[in-house]
Amino acid sequence: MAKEKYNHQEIEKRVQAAWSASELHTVDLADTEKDPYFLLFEFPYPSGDLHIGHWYAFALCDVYARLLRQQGKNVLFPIGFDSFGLPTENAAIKNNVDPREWTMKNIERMRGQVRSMGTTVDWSREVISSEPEYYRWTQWLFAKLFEQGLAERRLAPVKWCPKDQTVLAHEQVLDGKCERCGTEVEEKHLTQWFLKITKYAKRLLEDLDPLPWREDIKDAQRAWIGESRGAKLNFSISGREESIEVFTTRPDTLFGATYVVLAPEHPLVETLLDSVTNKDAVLTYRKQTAQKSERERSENKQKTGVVLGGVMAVNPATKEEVPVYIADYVLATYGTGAVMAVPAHDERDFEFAQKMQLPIRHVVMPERIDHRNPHQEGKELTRRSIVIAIVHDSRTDTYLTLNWKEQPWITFVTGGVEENEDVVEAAKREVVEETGYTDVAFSRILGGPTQSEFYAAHKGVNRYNHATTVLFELLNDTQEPLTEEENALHTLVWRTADEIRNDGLQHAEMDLILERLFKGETAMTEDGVLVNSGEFSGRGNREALEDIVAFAGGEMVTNYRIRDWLVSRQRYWGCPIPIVYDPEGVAHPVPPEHLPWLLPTDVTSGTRADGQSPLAGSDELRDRVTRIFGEGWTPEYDTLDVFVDSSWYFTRYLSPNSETAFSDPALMKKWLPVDRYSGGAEHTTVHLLYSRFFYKALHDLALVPTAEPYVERFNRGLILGTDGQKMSKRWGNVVNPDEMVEKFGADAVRMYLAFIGPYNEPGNYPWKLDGVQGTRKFLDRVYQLREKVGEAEVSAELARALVRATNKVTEDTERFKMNTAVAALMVLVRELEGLAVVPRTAFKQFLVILAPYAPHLSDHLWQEQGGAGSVHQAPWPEVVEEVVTEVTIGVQVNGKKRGEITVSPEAEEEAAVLAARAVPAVEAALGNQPPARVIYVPGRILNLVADNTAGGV
RNA sequence: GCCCAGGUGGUGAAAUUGGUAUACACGCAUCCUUGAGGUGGAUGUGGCUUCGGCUGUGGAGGUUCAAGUCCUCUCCUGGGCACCA
Repeated sequence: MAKEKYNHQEIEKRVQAAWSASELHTVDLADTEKDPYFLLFEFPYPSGDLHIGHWYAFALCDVYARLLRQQGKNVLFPIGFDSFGLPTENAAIKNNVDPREWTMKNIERMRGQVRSMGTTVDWSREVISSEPEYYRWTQWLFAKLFEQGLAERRLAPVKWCPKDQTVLAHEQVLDGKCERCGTEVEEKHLTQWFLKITKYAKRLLEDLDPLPWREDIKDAQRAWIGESRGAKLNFSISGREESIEVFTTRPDTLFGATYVVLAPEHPLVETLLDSVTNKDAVLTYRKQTAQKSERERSENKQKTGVVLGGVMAVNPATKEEVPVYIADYVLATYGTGAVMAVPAHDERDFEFAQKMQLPIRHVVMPERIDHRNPHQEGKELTRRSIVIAIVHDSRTDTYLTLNWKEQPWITFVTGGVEENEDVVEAAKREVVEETGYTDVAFSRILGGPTQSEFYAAHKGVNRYNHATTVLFELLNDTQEPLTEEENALHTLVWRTADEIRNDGLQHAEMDLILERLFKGETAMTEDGVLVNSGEFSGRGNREALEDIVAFAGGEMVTNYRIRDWLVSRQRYWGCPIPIVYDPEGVAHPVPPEHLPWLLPTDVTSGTRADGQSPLAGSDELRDRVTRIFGEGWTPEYDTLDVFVDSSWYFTRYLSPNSETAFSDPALMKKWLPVDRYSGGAEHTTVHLLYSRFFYKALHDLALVPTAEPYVERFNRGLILGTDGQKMSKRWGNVVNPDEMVEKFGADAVRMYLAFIGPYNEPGNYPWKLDGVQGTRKFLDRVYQLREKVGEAEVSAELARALVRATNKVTEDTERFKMNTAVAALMVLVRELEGLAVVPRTAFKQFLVILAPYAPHLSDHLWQEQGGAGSVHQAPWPEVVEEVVTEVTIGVQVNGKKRGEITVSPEAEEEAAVLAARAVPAVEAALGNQPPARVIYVPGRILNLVADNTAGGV
């Protein structure tokens, strides 16, 4: 027989009406009795439709807000709309309506949807960023930053989206394409407004450390800011006044710098042109790079470049003259726009050097320790330059190796390098001496020298070998007879590549040899011991780094990857930049008495052929400027990036209607920083970083009380379509929350979202219709319980179950692990269902902890059970320790579970063992012998260790 | 390439932080209920099994009385950054 289901539509509508009539969720910010708690979610963009992601964010925050209120906190839980922006403008053009009308219509619709969720946001504090009473303060704050020198207008290379007809911030370009529309961006030189976030790079980085955020979120910001410690070094230019300043993180490799590269846009290129001998080639290359888009430049990672003929720079360490190149792999916007190139120890320089056939000088030796023959205490320490000679026979594709007779070794041909002897000569001499093969041809040197550390048993000394590996090709089998001594030492074995890899050759640096032999040459970026580095040779490269900088007359500096924030946009639907220009073209902020600096209404959305903002066509704006400031004054036509609007919105929630301040200082002092900020992962490096910067800048102006805006940050996971794909109209897998609410009720939908998985984890959760049905089924069971409710005593067991559930729900909700909180509620319901009569007090206690999750149904049932007021005003029960009288623990024998016993948590070991041995399976596993050892953790585990010698296995 | 996060049943996921692996739910199977369904309920549900057990948290080692959890190596997936010197 079908059980009775509750009528969610009727109940939810009625309960919601009661909530809004009683203004249950309007917060009194001035209250002094309760603890304030500021719970924030990212204010939505008024696209016109609330999607399931909004539901996920709003509903779960609402669960927490309700819990906090029941716990007696004064909770600020506001909502607003991030309503400027391009999609609205485009939609307005498409539908031929005013963007403001479009926006307000969408907001109205979304308000209704948010209400249908039963969300307890405080509507009296709603902010709309496109309304003049809001953007007036965006402008006021911008002017403040301008006065501080933090907003600056300058000519700069910028990213331009030809489709959206506007410039983009660095952050809005992904893979060379416009983040919004996917069009390939162009590069333009334009005079634009920037906010100087780079000034705050260090603080944005340092202040991240103590924040209790997830490490991956912090890491993403750290990577975005991109700090790197290095040095500025000066390379003077032979015969000229100027010098080239380079930035490098590897000044330790300075002695290996064999050329210098400037970015093609580097201003010095212009200056040097008069002494350049290949002017045409240089100019052509510069032109080519200028035409290439950023994308083309980064897509084609083949190195290109041109030498500045006749220009030589001087390596400050070696005093050697080195050539100077321009190449587009060096970025004008990072560091000094110039690098010293060390092909031996930098991959990009290596590639370029290969292409240009430039010399490679190795200055750092990687170190390897032979652990089979470690240095021995008290033995003499010797250093030796050696060669490792590898002879390859192409006819059989084998390599010549030596099997040692007196030692269990296999090696290549090796030997010392004599005074004044070339390594190749030395290697060839050793091949003849040790193997007799005379006709070998030099093939190549395998990378730079390596240092190996081992005990040379045959000589009785500790060794550091500085080895250079030389590869030869065997020409023919001509072989001289070997001396007696040589014959006594080893036998010759030709080994295949696989054998070389697997036979355990003795060389400590074997990994490097194999890599260089079979995979080819690469730059050696490991740390190690300096060579060819003058007085620094022999020291560790890291340890000597700062000394080398001092020696070369450079200085240590820190560089950041982050760029200044470009905030100018050439579109209509944004906050007008509150700047006017005097007849000389000097920028002035619009004085506060003229704010809001209204968006003109005589022009509308759209683009202009000249790429200027639509505002450039406004007579009203021009007349306004003339009227207020005088003849010859002109307006700024650009509008602000919407991320400026959203950088401070949360402060406005405190005094959304204030006409005297962007936010009330006393209230800010009380309510900021935000206690918990929930949002999407996509905002980690953009909105979150921008708003931290903005807030810090305001803090420096003493406009906000703290240095950081958000105490906690929670990034929610993503809700996928039923097919496991990202929800998108393209896949036709978009879940319409309104339909779900109509069919299953708001309580079932929010409960399902809570149950789907942990909220603050980077997970993706497919939306399952069956899952919503599951939570609905649970709520129907809750509803059916009312038939069993009666007057009865609460048993000790039931009391314990209530405590257990309460503790779990409390703790897990606080941590946003709503999935396990819901599971605890389900377990409790199962226990209640098992009772013949559900005591009314127990049922009401259950409703109190169910309330945040199923606010409508629980409130309905609460009132039905004669509860006072709303269940959402019922105090949340304290977390108390559960009284446990007996506990079932596992019994292991030798670590394997063999049974379980139920004992008091304080049971003595003796009693526990006695109980355990009464279990047949346990006693059998023990072989009827008393355990040799007992590990007993009361209330947790009993592990009996059988005597292996007696028990026998 | 570098930096994170994560691999547990058919699925979403739990696991008191070293102590009974798979809570809770979905799905599935069998049975009951209803005239039938996208109804309601009961039971079962990691794998293998000679029904005694054995085995099992991506893989291989290790530490420990005891490992999903700690250590070493390795494979795979997702995310971020990427010619940043």
